[in-house]
Amino acid sequence: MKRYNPKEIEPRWQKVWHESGIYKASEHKTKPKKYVLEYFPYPSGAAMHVGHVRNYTIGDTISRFNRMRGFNVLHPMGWDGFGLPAENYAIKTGTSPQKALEENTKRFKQQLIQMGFDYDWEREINSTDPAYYKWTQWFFLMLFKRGLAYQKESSQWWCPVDKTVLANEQVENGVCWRCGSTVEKKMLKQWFFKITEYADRLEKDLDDVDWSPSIKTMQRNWIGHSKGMTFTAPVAGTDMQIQTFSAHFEAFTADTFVVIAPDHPFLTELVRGAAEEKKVLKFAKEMTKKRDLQGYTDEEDVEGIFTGRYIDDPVGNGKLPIWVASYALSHYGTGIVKCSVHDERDFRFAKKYNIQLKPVLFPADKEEAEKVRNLEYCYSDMKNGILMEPEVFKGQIAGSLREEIIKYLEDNQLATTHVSYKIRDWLISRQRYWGAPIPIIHCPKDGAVPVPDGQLPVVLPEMESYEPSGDGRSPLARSSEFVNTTCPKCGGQAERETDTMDGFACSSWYFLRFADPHNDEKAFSDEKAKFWLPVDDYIGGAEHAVMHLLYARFWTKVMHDEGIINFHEPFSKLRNHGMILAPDGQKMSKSKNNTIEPGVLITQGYGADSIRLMELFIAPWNQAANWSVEGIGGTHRFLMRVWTLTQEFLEAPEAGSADDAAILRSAHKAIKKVSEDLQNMQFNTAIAALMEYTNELYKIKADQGFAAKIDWRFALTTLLQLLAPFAPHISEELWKDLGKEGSVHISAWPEHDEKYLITDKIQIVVQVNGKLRANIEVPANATEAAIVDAAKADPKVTQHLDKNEIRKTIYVPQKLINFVT
RNA sequence: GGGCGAGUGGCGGAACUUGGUAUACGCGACGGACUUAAAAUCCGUUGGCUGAAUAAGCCUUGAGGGUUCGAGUCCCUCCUCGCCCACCA
Repeated sequence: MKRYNPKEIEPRWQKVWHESGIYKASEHKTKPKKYVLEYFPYPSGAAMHVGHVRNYTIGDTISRFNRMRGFNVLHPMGWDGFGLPAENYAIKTGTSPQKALEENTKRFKQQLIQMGFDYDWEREINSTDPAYYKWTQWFFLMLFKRGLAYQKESSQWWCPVDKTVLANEQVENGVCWRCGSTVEKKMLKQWFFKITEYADRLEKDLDDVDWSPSIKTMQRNWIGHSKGMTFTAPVAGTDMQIQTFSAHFEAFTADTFVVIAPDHPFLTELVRGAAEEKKVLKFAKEMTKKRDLQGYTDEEDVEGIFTGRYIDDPVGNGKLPIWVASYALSHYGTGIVKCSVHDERDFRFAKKYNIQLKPVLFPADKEEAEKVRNLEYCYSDMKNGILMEPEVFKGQIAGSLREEIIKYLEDNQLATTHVSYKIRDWLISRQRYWGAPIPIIHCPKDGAVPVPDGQLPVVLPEMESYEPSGDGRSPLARSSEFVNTTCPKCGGQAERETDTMDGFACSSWYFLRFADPHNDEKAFSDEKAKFWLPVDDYIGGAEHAVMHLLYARFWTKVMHDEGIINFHEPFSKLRNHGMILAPDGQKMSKSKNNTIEPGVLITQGYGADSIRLMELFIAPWNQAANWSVEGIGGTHRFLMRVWTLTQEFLEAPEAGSADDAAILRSAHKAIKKVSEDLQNMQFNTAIAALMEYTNELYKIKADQGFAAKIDWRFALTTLLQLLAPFAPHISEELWKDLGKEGSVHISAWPEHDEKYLITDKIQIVVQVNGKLRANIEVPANATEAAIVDAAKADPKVTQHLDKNEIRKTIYVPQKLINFVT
């Protein structure tokens, strides 16, 4: 008998698939399209481990299932090659990032092929290829021309080790996300994308996409919509005005002081000429620095200083002192807040500096209200608290008045509504070599001038050393050949921008390039983008829940506004997979030396098919799981059973072709269950159903051998088709052994027929008082009365009914009887 | 502090959409066949307690209560764990 040898069959079929091109996607319109995508990986120096592989296995299974179901599937793969690790490696070893990446990419690709994934490799892209980043640069200029890319001098996170600026999001608890060193602040001129202009749409359009709730929540939190009121007030004794913002404004007459953030740009002007000017500015500067370095950790330690200025309260509380406070945030709202006793932090601050307070909001309980009146604690319940001021709302519950209070404030011209977002503009400048150069020329006369389309791409020059200059500019600044150029506008001497773009810029449109990867006239043709996009199934890790997904959505909306695409959300359906952890429950990493590589398992003889099954069978795919070293033996054993059964069938003598109800029933049951589970992405139970089906076939074989040859042939080809999306190699090999023409992967997905599932006898569960007492078998067409009689006659039931009278009989058709005594 | 999610055998998990046989499927363990032996493979058994029993009974889905003929599933209270966001007024 032919033996199951994955080492031999898997590479053989991979070659056949590649040569026959069965996974090639084309724009033919005879079938509905389906675009399945996993995030394109960064080809790191370390090998891919089983944790990475899970994501691709999920995408591949979805892709294959849809192809067999009659969809025209696009399932592409590419490389997100820009980024710090390649550059750091280049600095360390002196090899160019281009070269290191080329090797890594080759290895990654080989690993993916080895797993039997059905990528259309003719669409392979690489974000570091000038033919690709030419269009990343083109999009930068599109944003620039639309006023969405701008330069600003600003205080930015600076990593002293990587010698580069970091985005807000790349600072985690005060340390660099890559190297873990403590970050500092540094003033630099930077390029930004104005994502804040799209904040409302980025939030609202989340309603239109089918994403997991947790990711939507994360995006909403990041965007941070809050509706509040802006009060405008004159600064007493000056001709200045300030605007304060508050999202909890219900008790607006309680405000007795104002706080401004220490790093607020208006502060210098505010205190100019005031007696406290020098002292205040010194304090603010120190506080800003301290806050930058420490982060907002110490809740108890609020600090502040009086600015010497007052506002005339627009709601009539007289002169309110303005304080600089350590807890005030310059980027939220207007950066200035009117404060009252009804906020925890304001309360603590006022207590510390003996600022006057005035409660207007009280709990219903009289005793508690008295405590609030005596400033014994901070009462901040804007929902249930009872307002005592102003007169119109006296005695009413604050939470129910929100809309009325807004109307009141607006009608009396005391304040205007204002929506504030937490999200800040996207800093895309990188003072790094290994990124797409920002296509701008700085001219002493004309300022920042876009590189003309005809001169794109601005190609990264080969360099001898990749060390950052350390002065805030990228290594590109050292290449005079690169820097010195002429102004496209006036033709005079000019210098190129030396910053490169954040890698997230490259990944903000790659899913569009897959629709038309070799176009050198355009980023993509309108028709092809229209044909394939948006992505129907996007599978990714939670690590992309905020940054990548938000940026890609932003670019998509800009392109939509520019009129080059006809949709405004890039990913219709998005699900995030759970992580595979090492058997010890820790994250797999090279440094912990606990990674498990598929290549090693393949060498051990398991085969890609067993690994793929294990990736999905181990747990629901969107749930984290520890890799099980023994577990893979189970999926391997299952495949062996499929193999052996098929080979035994082939060796069995040709015999009669009796119609076998048991075989057909098992087969159609399996078709139904596996199809449903695949549509619901319940891979683990789909695999369980395949195992169950195989076990049933083994039992039938033990009972009667392969007598019903025609039905057996149907049962086995069905099994292989159902198995094909999960274990593509073995199913293809056995498909051929069974004499089928063509590839199992482009065969039509089987459909079940209910008529084979109907049996002439059914099982009825009999309960007495809700407890299971018997299991009876009755003809499928038995009447309720007959079933009740049969149930009553069962000795186990009689025993429990005892002499008690049956008060009630509950009958669930075809299923259950419950006697209540 | 805010948000999201989860607690089921020795372990990963199933049943949750629609309240109706809890523990599918796999791992591990135990017993057997094959073998000089081991591995591999095949066949059994495997939630707990009482019991000689593959007789019978009782108990069991984090804890407690409720609704119901019937609750892992619905409702309330509480406990534990995980993830994300957090001086965002």
